[in-house]
Amino acid sequence: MMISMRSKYALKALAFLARSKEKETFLIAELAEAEHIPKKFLEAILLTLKSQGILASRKGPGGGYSLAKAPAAITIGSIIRTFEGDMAPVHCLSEQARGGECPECIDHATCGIRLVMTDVHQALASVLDVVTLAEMVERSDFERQKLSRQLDYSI
Amino acid sequence: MMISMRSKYALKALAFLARSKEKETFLIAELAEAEHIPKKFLEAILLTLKSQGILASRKGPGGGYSLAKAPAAITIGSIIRTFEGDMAPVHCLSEQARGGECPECIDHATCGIRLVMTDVHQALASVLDVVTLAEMVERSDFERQKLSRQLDYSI
DNA sequence: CACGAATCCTATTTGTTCTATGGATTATTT
DNA sequence: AAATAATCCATAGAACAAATAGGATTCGTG
Repeated sequence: MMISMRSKYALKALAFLARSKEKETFLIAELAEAEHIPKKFLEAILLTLKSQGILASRKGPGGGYSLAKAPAAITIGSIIRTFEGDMAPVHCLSEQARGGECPECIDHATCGIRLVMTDVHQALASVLDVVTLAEMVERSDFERQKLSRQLDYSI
Repeated sequence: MMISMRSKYALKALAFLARSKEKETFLIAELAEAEHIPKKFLEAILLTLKSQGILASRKGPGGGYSLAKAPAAITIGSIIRTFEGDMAPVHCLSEQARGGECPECIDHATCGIRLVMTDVHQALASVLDVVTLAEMVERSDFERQKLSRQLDYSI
């Protein structure tokens, strides 16, 4: 149930963009270096995020990538779905299989696995579709502040 | 985030055993045929479940597999963990990495991804560690009854 | 003890996905 | 035109998933 490196790198790059107040637009190379992501790999990831309307880009000198929406309007779920597909634990709950069954399913209507996995799917979505990129960055900042306070006390 | 065929097959076979009142012990071949699972593949799966203390087996004539505990004492989470590992969405939340970091992590303490994924992990566990094999079968039976009632009305 | 029933074990195959890279192309600014 | 930067295309290598093959081991029974 691990998320892929793609998703992680996407989250890192997007968080970096959301955190940056000074500048709006960054080069692939800048993002790659800042977050320690293989540049060529990140390139493909950013392109995918653009195709999903999460990022915007401009070519040529002065170009680069920037967020297409406010961080508060980007859910973590929408980012992860971009790379992991809908997060259905079983095929029959996937949107691609519109109301369809798992290939190996014997009795779709009474399948206990489907019934339980529906709850799992719901639990996942209830976190990922609610938390936004903005909140993720806020929580990170909050931890940072906590740490620096602890450092102050210890001095 | 899909579970593997292994996990699905395991759930199917275990549900079959939990549902069976007449008999306690079944041959691999019986389980394989009943649930449409490749026999050799199922063989390996059942062996793994045995190593986790979920199944018991006896060799030789009259042998076969049976549940090692009551269905109400087997959580769906324990079954899935057998094949998917702990269900940590990121490496740093896995038990193998005891308090460790993701290999690519820059600042573990303030990592926003980790903070959000902790919630995800929690949400997953809150379903899978609570629902048991017995409950899964009950829910399936309940759906079956609903359907047969609908059939009665329509006649 | 010998035989057959059944699980147990090791290895291999096959296909797919994940991670990553290289090289050529297109758009934009100066 | 020249430089800059994203874009597109192709593919290699590793890891993993699903399934299969073949034999080894254990157990009950005649």
